[in-house]
Amino acid sequence: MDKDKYKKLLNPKQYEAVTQAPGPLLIFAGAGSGKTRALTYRIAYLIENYGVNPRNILAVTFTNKAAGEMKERLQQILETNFLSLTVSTFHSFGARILRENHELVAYRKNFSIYSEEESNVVIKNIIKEKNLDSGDINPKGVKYVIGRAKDDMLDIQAFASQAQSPRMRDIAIIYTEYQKRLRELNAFDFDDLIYWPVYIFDKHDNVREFYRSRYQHLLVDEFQDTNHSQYRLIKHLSNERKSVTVVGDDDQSIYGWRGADITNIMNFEKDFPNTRVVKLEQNYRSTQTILTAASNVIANNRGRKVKELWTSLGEGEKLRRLECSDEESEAFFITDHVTHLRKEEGLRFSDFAILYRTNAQSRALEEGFRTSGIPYVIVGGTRFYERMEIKDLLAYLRVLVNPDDNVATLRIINVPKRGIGDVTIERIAKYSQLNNINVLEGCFHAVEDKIEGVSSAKIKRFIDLIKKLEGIKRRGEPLPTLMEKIIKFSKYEEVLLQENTPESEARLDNIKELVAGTASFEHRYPGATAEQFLEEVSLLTDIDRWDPNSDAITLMTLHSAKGLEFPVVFITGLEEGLFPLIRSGQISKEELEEERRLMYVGMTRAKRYLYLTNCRFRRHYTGSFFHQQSRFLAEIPADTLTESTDPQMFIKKPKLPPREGRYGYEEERKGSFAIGADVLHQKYGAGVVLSVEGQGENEILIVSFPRHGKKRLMTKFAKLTLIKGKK
DNA sequence: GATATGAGATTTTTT
DNA sequence: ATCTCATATC
Repeated sequence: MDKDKYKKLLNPKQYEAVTQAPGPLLIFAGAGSGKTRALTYRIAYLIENYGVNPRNILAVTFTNKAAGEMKERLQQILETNFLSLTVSTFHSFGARILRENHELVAYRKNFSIYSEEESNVVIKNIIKEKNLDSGDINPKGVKYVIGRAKDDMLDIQAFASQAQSPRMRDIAIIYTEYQKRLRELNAFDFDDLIYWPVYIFDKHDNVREFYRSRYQHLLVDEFQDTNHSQYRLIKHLSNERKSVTVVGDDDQSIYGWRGADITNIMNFEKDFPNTRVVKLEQNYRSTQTILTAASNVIANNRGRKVKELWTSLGEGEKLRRLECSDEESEAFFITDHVTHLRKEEGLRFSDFAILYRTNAQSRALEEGFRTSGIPYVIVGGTRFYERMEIKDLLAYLRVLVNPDDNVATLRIINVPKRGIGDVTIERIAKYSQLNNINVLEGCFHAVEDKIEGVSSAKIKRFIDLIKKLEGIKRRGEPLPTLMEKIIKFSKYEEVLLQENTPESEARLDNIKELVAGTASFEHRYPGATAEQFLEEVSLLTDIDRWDPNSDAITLMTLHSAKGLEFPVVFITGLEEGLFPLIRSGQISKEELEEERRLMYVGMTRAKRYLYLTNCRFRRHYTGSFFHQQSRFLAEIPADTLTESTDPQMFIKKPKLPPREGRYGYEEERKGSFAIGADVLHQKYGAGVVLSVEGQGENEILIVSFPRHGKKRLMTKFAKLTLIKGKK
């Protein structure tokens, strides 16, 4: 492949980025500017023009999907073998370093990787045992603080010494114990997968040098999302040559809450002198109208690197705006437009994405799609590998792989029920802790009648099961076979079959899917072990499980949508308080800017049509029901917007009788009528209050009258009398 | 030891 | 509104 080929395949800026000599390179890649393309061709160029050996290249991404796409593209463009090239996510790369160097942090090779849920179990136990259960200490909050500490590479001493408040001192105690327990359990949490490799590189020059000479050329995707520890990892690996290519977009930094440090991208040039900077500003995705609208929104943020996205794709259609009365009409509006647009434009269901700020919003939308018979898939929410039956069965696998994993052992010791009660389990756990053995060994002791008050018969059944399964694993049976035997011998399937409810049916389906999952894994990696499978599923993201080819509409959070594109995008729930999300009545400038970047990310997912919806009224388990429009809507230039359709026709007819007395309907709105109240008007007669706009003097009621349809009435003039319902 | 019942929290985004 | 967890009861 010669230089001309690159010139033909890339635009001038991309070409400039791709053909830089090895050395620090920072690519500001605006949304849709061909970032993956630039990265993959850069790799190809390093190999073909600088004779770089593929095994000396490491490319890091955040999701398996991104890594997979890069590998696929490389396979297409590279003539040389690329198999020795490493394309990995940060976390799986970290896991690999730890598998290869586990003894340096006093772990064993067969360690488990704990999800948030499992980490929380450990923390919860610590809180209970140490009696730290006060008002401001809860497992999730503690886990969050510890996680951020690990992102910042704070060890337990450093953390404790800077703990000022009583709460932080308590957390320091928990942090210390948590790390100790994780080691006993032979388990890492997600943050450890970066923390410990950096620790190893800090302490062991020889190990660091080994990886440095192995990975002489680094490429990092989504650099704006890296946290401090990830940045340290990159810096550790970069040698004198500093062949580090980072690609990112400060405007798309949306993981600050997870420790992502936007200053990493801002300070890169300082940390790596002589960095070449290239900006990719030509967008190949969206219409000019969409780009103009998005640029105007993001322009409200301060301290960003200025970029000017442009496209040659033409003006396109205006953005379509719709204010809905509530979530139901929002869902209805969307389904209606999907149906219509699909017909008119010959689009597939998979061309549509519905985006929202919080997962909880998917419910109402889902309901709408179900009733209108539109196929849909939800990314995220309750994830497959987090479903109870899947977690149970994976726990069996984990016990077989890592017998020290007490969290897994305790999860399955009585699942399915084999008559081992809480008291017995508690006694075994206590005994094991006192004798410094894992719970599984504790069970062996129980069988030998060594534990007081524990009858051995039922424990023996459990132990026999584990022994049998261990035997199967040791024989080296293929992974799918092992999984099937677990399901069979544990009687997990049998119990569900007996249950025979729609619920159990669904669980059986999931179990089948799990077996199919192991089979496909085995197919991809012949001879795959349970260890490898567990690692893969532990590090899978929501988006990794998403199949973009199935013909269904995709529902997902704005966060999940990053990196994707769709011909038609709906951004829903554009309400002040929900998006931007404001939790405690207050939002800091930094938080608001991150919300705005999220809006920018959402808008720039759209190729041709961008719909923006908000609800005036939204139900929530707490209470704030009436919402103003999101401030982001006001930041979109009026001439890029159009009111798409008369919203009235999408508003559902009110249900009669009004849902009086139902939870949450009686909002304290002084002087007005409750939604659903029956009222009497002098001219129009009896009607139902649909919604309320404005407040006090300017309050307007939307009332539906059987003969006269919907009317907007100012409360202060309308002289309405209450018939039924509440004020 | 298993099940039924009620209190209580929950929902921001995720590797 | 729904799920989880603790306590009461069989």
